[in-house]
This record gives sequence, structure tokens and C-alpha cells, in this order.
Amino acid sequence: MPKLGMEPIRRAALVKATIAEIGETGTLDVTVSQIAKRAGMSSALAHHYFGNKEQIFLAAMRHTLAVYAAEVRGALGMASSPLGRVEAIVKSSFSQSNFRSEVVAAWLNFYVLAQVSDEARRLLNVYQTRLRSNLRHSLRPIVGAEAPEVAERIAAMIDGAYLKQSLGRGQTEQGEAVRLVMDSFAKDVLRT
Amino acid sequence: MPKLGMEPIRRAALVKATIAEIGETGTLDVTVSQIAKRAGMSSALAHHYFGNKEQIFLAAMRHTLAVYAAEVRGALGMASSPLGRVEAIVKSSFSQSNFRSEVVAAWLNFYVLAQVSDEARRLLNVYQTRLRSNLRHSLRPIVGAEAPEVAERIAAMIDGAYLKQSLGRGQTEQGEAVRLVMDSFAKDVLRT
DNA sequence: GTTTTTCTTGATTGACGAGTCAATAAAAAA
DNA sequence: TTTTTTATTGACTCGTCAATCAAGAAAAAC
Repeated sequence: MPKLGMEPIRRAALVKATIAEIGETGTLDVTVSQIAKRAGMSSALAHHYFGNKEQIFLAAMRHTLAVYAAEVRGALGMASSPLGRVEAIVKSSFSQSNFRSEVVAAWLNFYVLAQVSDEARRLLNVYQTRLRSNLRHSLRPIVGAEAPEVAERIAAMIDGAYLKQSLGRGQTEQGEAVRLVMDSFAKDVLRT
Repeated sequence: MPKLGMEPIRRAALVKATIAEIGETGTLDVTVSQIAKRAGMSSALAHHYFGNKEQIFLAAMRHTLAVYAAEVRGALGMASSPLGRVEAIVKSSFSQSNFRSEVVAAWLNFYVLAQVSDEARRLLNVYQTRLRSNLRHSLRPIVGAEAPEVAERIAAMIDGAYLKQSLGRGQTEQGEAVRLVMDSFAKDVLRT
């Protein structure tokens, strides 16, 4: 009973299932069948819509990146002060939706995918660049010319916190991670 | 012409080849045959000595961890002041042998392995714990009660720098990474 | 009401890879 | 010198999985 306009729905379901499956397995070693099954369809259909496995992974990556970007954008829109903007970025990085152990595991594996796939590397580079750019922009009114370095440090700490999270099964709380990064930043503000 | 006492030599060769192969591929998706070939033997022999693939990976991990630990120990032995000790740990983390893009890629994949293998997770936890312990110990004379938090921040930044390095093909220089971390630490020292 | 497009899957293909085994060969032990 | 131990590999088994294909079925277009 083929209803029309299934494509976007199927694609979305597959993307969601991919992240879930990678998160549960902890690896990119997930089969198209597993993903398709979780998404409620045959593996043939998954291939029909995405062509091959890598495209499925890339779509999942794009989605994850997009969700993160949207959240940052939203939070930045709410913030009024420069410091509020920095906090918005950091908080978004550790928000419920992004810091779930499932999503963190997916991120980790995207870094591995970037070792192999040019497009994956490109996507991650976009993320890295945008994050630093956002940070620099928000930091300039606070730390002036030091903004680039400070941004670099904050970015590194965010990634470090993710890596730590990927090890302990759901240990680090979001709040703790935010504090870790913001405390460090506080030191940067206390005059150089 | 079977010379005796081959076992340790073969094992070492396989471990080395494993790191090289993971580094080159960027993934744990390397076959035992690839590894064995690079180490100059048949895949059957690799299985003979290690039993299965996971054991080969774990041996490679143990070796990487051991090399790192030895380097830190050595550098700590040389340092006289507390600040020198902190610097010793950071510098070791980004030393030539540990920060080669090949080794960095291996590290990244060990994190993925830790998502799947309990033993791998245990090993990485040992690393994480020891790193923080070393940092705390060296930091106490400098920042007193704040040592734990500061140690946590430095550890996160080290991991973050690794993650960044894993993306750019051999971009970040060791010196730059050391500066990134040490500068941040300098802010921590400037009184709270 | 026939044709075309969209959706869907079971079955199949083709490749690849982990792990096993039997067999060979040389050293060491008995 | 017979026997055991260590080293070594080619060949094989067995499983898995990505990707393809042919075929069916329902909607839409004509």
C-alpha cells in the first residue's frame, strides 16, 4: 500500500535509526540491515533511497551537525550580553539533545569516519570552523585581541569533555561539563 | 628454518604493524591479513600468537599506553620544580612519538574500541586516571585545593588537542599544542 | 481503463574476512 | 636417533554483508 511522498519520511527515519544504532553499538560497524530494521523497513529500501552505506552515515552526520547548529543559533538569539553569548554556545554544546551518550558515541565515530571519507572530514571542518568563529565573535568584546586563543582553548575543552563522556557510561552531567568549561574561561577573563 | 624464541619478536612486530595499519587506514577496519603482511608473516601466525583480532588490538593499545607512560615517567624524573612537572606531563603528551598523526589516529580508534571492549575501556580508564593523578600531584604545590579542577581542565584540553589533530592531516605542531595547554594553565595560576 | 510512476521487499550475488587445520620443517630433548 | 616442542603457512570453512534485481502492488496521470 504505497502512500506517496514517503521519501522524506523514510530518509528521516533512517537517519534517526542510524544515530541510535551507532550509539548503541558504539561503532560504525553497523549493518544496513540493522539500521533499516530499526527504521521499520527493508535494507533494500535503505539502499534505494541512499544509494550506499556511506551516504547514510553522511546524512546522519549532517543531521547531527544541523541540530547542533540550530540549537546554537537559537541560544545565541536569546543572549544579550557578550558573556551570555559565550555561555549560550557552551551550554548548547552540552545540551540534553547533544550530550546524550548515544549522540556522543555517534560524534566520536564521525571523527573516525572523517579519517576515511573526504566529505565527512569536510563536514567536521565546517563544524570546527563555525564553532571557533562563533566563539571568537562573542569573545572579542570581552578579551579583545586574545579572542582567537581563548576561543581555541574553549573549543579544545569542549571536545575534551566529549571524549571523556564517551568513556564513562553517562557519567559526566551536562552541568558539570558546562562548569568545567566556563570556570576555565572565567580565568581567562580575570585580566591577563 | 624455525629459530627459537620467535614469539616475542613476532608479537612486537605485530603490535607495531597494527598501529601503523590503523594509522594509515584511520579505522579499526583493518584485516588481520593486512597487519600480518606488514609485519612480514602469515595471518595464520598472527592468530597463532594472539588468538583473535581483539587481542591484537588490545596488545597494540597496551603498547601505546606503555610508551606514553614511560615517557611521562622519564620527563617527570627530570623535572625539579612543580611547574616543571606540569610542563613535563604536557610536553610528553605532545612528544614526537605520541603526537605523530599515525599514533593519534590509533588513539582515536582506541576510544572507539573502548565502546565495545571492556578491557579496552579498562585500559583507557587507567590512562585517564593516571594522567589526572599525575597532574593533581604536580599541581597541588601551585594551586592548592584547586588542583583537582585544574587537573581536569588540563586533561580535557590535552584530549581536545588530540581530537583536533586527528582532523587536520599533520597540521597542529607539537609546540603549538603545548602552548595552547600551558597558556591556559598560566591563567589558572594568576590567582583566583 | 490503461499506462506510468512511486514504493516496497524477498531473494540472490559476489566479495571478503576471521579463525581453523593439517602438514612441513627445524631445533631441542630424551 | 627417536620424540617432542616450536615455528610457520597454504588451503579451507563458514559466516556476514553491501549492493542488485526482478517482481508486485497501489496510487496518479493520461
